[in-house]
Amino acid sequence: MPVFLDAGCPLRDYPGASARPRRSVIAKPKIRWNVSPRQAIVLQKRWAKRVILVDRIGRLETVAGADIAFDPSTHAAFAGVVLYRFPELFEIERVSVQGALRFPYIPGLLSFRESPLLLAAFARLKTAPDLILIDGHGLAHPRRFGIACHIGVLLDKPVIGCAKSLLVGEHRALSNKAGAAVPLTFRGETVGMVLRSREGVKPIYVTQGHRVSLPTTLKLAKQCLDGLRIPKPTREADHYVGALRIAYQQSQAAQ
DNA sequence: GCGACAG
DNA sequence: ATCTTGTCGC
Repeated sequence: MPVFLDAGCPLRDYPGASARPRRSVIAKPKIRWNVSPRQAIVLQKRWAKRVILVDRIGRLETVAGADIAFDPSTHAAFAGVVLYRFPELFEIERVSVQGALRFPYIPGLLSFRESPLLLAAFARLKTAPDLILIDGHGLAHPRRFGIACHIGVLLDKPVIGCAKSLLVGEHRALSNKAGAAVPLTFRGETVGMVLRSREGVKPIYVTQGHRVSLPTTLKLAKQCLDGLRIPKPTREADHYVGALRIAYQQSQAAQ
């Protein structure tokens, strides 16, 4: 019978993981995701200690953006990953997977809803990303373990969270000029940066996920911008899964 | 108890 | 996340 570890357990800790043949570059962690919200909170507190907040990046030649689209009418969800050459941001490949979201959306527990499908998509990549951008928060989280931290710990990869709105924390006003940034603080600690990614737009929130320092988080997030509000990797991943959702919707309506 | 609350 | 058109501005 299969052996499951707690959600949040890194693949390398799975019994026999090293002896197991790896089918993909980014093997999908064997995780039991069907936990209760209360259990999920306990797991977040436990696994938050695994997060590495200093730069452990190594070679940085590829960056991936990941996102999910959900269709309320059909229950279908699509996870997509778009991989780019870094820093040129030329696309290398894109992969996706369709599936169901089996955990409700609860602020603070987003990763328990979206991670399973996201990891399934990552497992389809032919080339391993050196850096990952996730649509959501990392350290700027009630228990300092947002989805960017969770994905980072599970895949043991450098991850940055790029969120479009605030979950926790406060910050000073920031200039309307592109590139302006101020610290995001929560309970007296800096948990990210608020970045005006483009002049005059709502800022985005860039936070440490895993194996990246705060200064590097800001620097790399900026390097993934190409003139629009949302960094190219996550923006394209969002468009990608959005198009898949529409196509699926139409294929269903035709039957 | 009240309000806040990623996607 | 998704529901939704036009419209103001660079």
